[in-house]
Amino acid sequence: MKLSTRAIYSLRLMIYLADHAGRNTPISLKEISQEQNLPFRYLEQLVVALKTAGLVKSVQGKQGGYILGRDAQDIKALDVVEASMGHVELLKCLEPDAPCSFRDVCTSRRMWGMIQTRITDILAEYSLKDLSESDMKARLEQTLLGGVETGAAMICDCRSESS
Amino acid sequence: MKLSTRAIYSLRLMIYLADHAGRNTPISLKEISQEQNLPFRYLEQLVVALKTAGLVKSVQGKQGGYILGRDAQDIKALDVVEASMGHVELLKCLEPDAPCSFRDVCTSRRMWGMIQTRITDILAEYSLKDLSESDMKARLEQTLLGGVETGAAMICDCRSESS
DNA sequence: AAATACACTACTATAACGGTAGTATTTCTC
DNA sequence: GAGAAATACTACCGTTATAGTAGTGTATTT
Repeated sequence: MKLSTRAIYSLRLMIYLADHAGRNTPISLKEISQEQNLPFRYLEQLVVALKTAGLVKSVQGKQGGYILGRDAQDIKALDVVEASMGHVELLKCLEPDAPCSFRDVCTSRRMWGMIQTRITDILAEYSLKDLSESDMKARLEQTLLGGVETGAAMICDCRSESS
Repeated sequence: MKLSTRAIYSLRLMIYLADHAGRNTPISLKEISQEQNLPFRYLEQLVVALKTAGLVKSVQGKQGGYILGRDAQDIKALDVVEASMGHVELLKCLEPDAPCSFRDVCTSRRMWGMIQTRITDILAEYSLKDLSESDMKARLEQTLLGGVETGAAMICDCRSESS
């Protein structure tokens, strides 16, 4: 049970945008792919879904790039995950209008429903602002302690598979 | 983000065994596949993992079949899911010895960690006994209300994909 | 005009999913 | 001992998703 890189990369892309929103200038995928060490050509595809969902706006041409579609605090991790992966729906019968006649009595279904609810709840708790700002703070602390060089990407480099 | 049928079917298989453990006789896959409307040849494969994990014991030959490896209350949904799908590990860097240098500061990682923990927590809360007994009770009530015919499978027939 | 960046479409290799199928072996029953 | 019924083991297979790569076109700035 692994998460797809689509969701991970998309989230990293969005957090990067949030992190550098202060520049008030479009940020190119080239920059993101270099700084975050992600495949440029792949990001190009992933960002389409984010744009469709209104999570980013694009600026074409030279000096173009992407900016957040709305304030970082108004974009939740859940928005990004759902835009990139589709709705979090573990089972068919967890959909609102599932035709199963045991919907309301099936204990397994209730169990999976609880799990699904918890997943979406937590994802909805974290905004891009939370994710970028608290990383920012942690980075500062760790820098003061001499742990990690400043400016390094604070998002995990870990993929979902190849270490 | 859909769950695999492996996990769903395996859980239904195990709940069926728990449900009929009172018979004190091995239960064949043929019976389970018929009663639960699951592909026999597929169950044959799934049960291998369950047996390897010690969740079921097999009895060969005529009148053979499978029985629970231990008491229903001592087998958690988590056991079944992990036996059939492997460990619930959303990200590489959530593994205990991940080499990521940002392990402890990465907020995304903490967020996914919380989600993963909640998943395993809930799965660990439910034993086969819980899953089968409460369904039993619900079935009884619904039968009294004239809702569903007795003896019908109480586990959702819903697959993870084709409705 | 050139450079830069998004936009769109197509292609591809690999793996996982969700099975089906054949055959061998064990064991019970008659 | 001959079936019948069951697990055991192995191989195969079509479809889909994943994780990209690649080519080309278009908009915009300098």
